[in-house]
Formats: sequence, structure tokens, C-alpha cells
Amino acid sequence: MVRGKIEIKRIEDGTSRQVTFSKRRKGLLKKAHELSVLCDAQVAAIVFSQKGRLYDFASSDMQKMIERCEIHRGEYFGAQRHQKQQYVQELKNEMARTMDKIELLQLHCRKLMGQDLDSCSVEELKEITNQIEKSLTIVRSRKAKLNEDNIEKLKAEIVAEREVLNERSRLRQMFEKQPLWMQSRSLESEKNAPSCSCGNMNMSDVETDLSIGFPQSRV
Amino acid sequence: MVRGKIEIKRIEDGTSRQVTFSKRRKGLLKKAHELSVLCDAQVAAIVFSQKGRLYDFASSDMQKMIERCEIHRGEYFGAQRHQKQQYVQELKNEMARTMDKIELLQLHCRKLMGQDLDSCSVEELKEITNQIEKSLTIVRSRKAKLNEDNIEKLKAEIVAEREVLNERSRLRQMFEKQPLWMQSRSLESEKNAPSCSCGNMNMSDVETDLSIGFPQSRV
DNA sequence: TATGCTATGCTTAGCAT
DNA sequence: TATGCTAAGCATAGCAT
Repeated sequence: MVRGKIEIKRIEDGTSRQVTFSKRRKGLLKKAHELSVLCDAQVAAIVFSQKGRLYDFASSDMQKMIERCEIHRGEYFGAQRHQKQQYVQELKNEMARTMDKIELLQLHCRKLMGQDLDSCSVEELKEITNQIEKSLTIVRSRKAKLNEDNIEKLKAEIVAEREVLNERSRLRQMFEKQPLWMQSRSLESEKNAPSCSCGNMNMSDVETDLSIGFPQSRV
Repeated sequence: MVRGKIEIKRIEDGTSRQVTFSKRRKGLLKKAHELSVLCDAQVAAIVFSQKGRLYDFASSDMQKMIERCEIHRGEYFGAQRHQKQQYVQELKNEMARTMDKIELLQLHCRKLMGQDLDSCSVEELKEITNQIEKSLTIVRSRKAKLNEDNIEKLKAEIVAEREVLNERSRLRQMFEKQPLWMQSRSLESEKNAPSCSCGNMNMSDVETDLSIGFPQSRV
């Protein structure tokens, strides 16, 4: 058997390649291990067979090695991953802060609603009372204001409505003062106008009266 | 020179370790390269020196190798990555929910404190008023209860104190009824006792009176 | 396909420069 | 500290099983 030095190029024979892969792979991982131990260095080796099977060695945690490698190489994905972790951490912190805030708010709210008062000192109770009394004043005045506004609005509406009624009765009076032949013509044209559905009704049949104000102020 | 086989353990001599590191590192990367070429496999090797310097080899794109490795490692890291994304999404959702909640709470709180009432209808204002009035009743009764408790406690303290004073005056009276020779002996022993620093003072020099109640009830 | 064998070539420890 | 040298030991190609 003649064994010459081999050329470093792809082994074409599948079987030989497979055998060589197995042997050299083992050798590589062994060397990696030896290097890491002898020289106290972090070493990792990753090998994929052609079939996609993974063989690897890492002197310490592979994930950490990989991340360290990525950071060193200034790789995009590594940076992205690092940022993601930071992002998650910040989200968590934010979450914690928010939860604290919500708890405080809830406590405050409950106290304002007269719950969970057992832990309050007299001083605190005094403060809460003050706050509530102040609130009550404000809310009541707001309610009063709203009511006033509503009344004002209603008054305005009524004034407007009265205006309309007055106009109408003025028109009616003008109509009644006309000579009869003009009255019939006016009625004709009123019939054609679709604006009023109660054209047949005599206005004077209906008595309208609107008043606003406190009961004692009515005449 | 005698060269025996070496033991695979950390080389203690720093210089030797450095030399060995350099040589074996070179060897490892060479072997990695040879394996990748001969067997048409994907191979990567990562080495960190003790000083933190990185030496690496990758038969193809290192980043792709690393990701492939992560996915392969029992799906663990790949799954972790996927879970991380889900986790981030859930965190975000939770955050959004919490923010909504906090906003509602704040609004509620503010309304209870008489703020931001512009958007409230009369009905709502009525409800808030009811709530505040109810709170006020509760808080006031709680405050009253606490005050009562405090008064009770003070009363109890005063009763106890009075008891002590009565006891003392009883003892004083008993002392004064004693024959003189016994009085001096008692004074002697009282002088020896370090418990009272005002031994020279006559008890009747001090007038004590404690009373509790409303001013008009005092005699 | 895996394992063992062994001659050959490769790697490297210890030393010198 | 790096590089070169060299022999001892190691890895492995090619073959056999």
C-alpha cells in the first residue's frame, strides 16, 4: 500500500469522504478541547455534515460564546439581538413602574371612595375629608352650572318659539283684514304649498301658551 | 532533549501557554479548514485568547452558521427566540391594557377630585355626587371612630395614672401615721433606694390634678 | 456503514535563537 | 515575544474486516 500526502480538496468518493469526515471531525473537536484546556481559552467548534447533522464543541456556554463572537465581529444580527434584550428589559421595567403607579392610583381612588381606610391615620383621614369636601363643592357647582345652562337654553328656545307664534298670529290677523276675494285666492295658494299639513284648521281653534320661570313668578 | 507525552491540563507557565496557544490555535483553524474542504462540510471554529482577542474560521458565512447552529441545538435556542418574540408581543399587549386601565383609573380619580368635569352629563355628575357624599359619610365616621378610640385610650391611661397616684398618696398617709422612730428608719431606707431622685422633697409640696372631658364639664 | 490496523505524514513540546 | 528546529507523539489514509 502506497500512502502519499493527500491534497486538500474535496474527496470525490462518497464513502471515503464520509469516513474522513468522521475521523477528522473527531480530531477537530478533540483539538478544540485540548486547546481550551491547555491554554485556558474559550474555544468553540461547529461542524455540519453534508446531511445537515450538527456536531459541536464549546469550552463554555455555546450561546454566550456565540454572542461574544457576534459582539466582537460587530455583526448586525448580534447588535440587533443585544438591542432586543435591552428593549425587553426596558419593557419589563416600564411595566413594573406602571404597575406600581396603578397600585398607588387604585389605593388613592379607593380611599377617595371610602374604602381601605383601616390603615389611615387621623391626619390622613383629615386630608381625605378635605379633598372630598372640596370635590363635592366643585361637583355641585358644576352641576348647578349645567342646570343653569340648560335652563338658559330652554328659555332661549321658548323665546324663539314665541317669536314664531307671534309672527303667525300677525299673519292671521293680516289675512282676516283682507277682502273676501283675496282671502279665497290666498287660501288656494296656501293649499298648493305643502309646507303646512294643518291647513284646514283654523288657527284660532288652538290656544297656545308657554311660560318659563319659577312657579311663584307666573301671572 | 526528552519529549514525553503531555498531559491535557492547563499550562501553568505563562510563556509556554502563550506559545502553545499560538501554535495549536493555528493548527485548529487549519484542521477546521481542511475538514471543510475535504468533506464539503460547513465548519466554524471560534477561539478567544485569555486577553479576549478573537480568532475564528468559518467555511461559509459565520452568521448563517451560528443561526443554523442555534436552530439545530435541540431547537432550544430557536424556540427560545420564537418564544421571545411572543413574549415581547404579550408584554406589549399587557402594557397597552395596563395603560388603558391606568387612564380609566386616572379619569375616575380626577372626577372624584372634582377635575375634568367638563365632559360629564348631569346624570354622571349626580352619580359622582352620590359617590362623594357616600365617601364623605364613611370617612367621617371612620375619623370619628378613630377619635373615639384615641379618647378611650387616653381615658384608660389617665385612669391607670390616677391609680398610681392614689396608691402613692395612700402610702404617704400610712407613712405619716407611723411613730417618728419608724418614720426615720423608713426615710433611711428610702434614701438608700436609688429609684427616686426627689427624696428630699415633701410630697405635699406638689399638687397634682388630672381631669378629662369637655371644658364646661369641669368643676 | 462502522471499526480496527498501521505506515505515513502532520503537529507540536521543548529548546535555541 | 516571535520564530525556527527537531524528535516524539498524534492523526489519519488506505485498506481489511
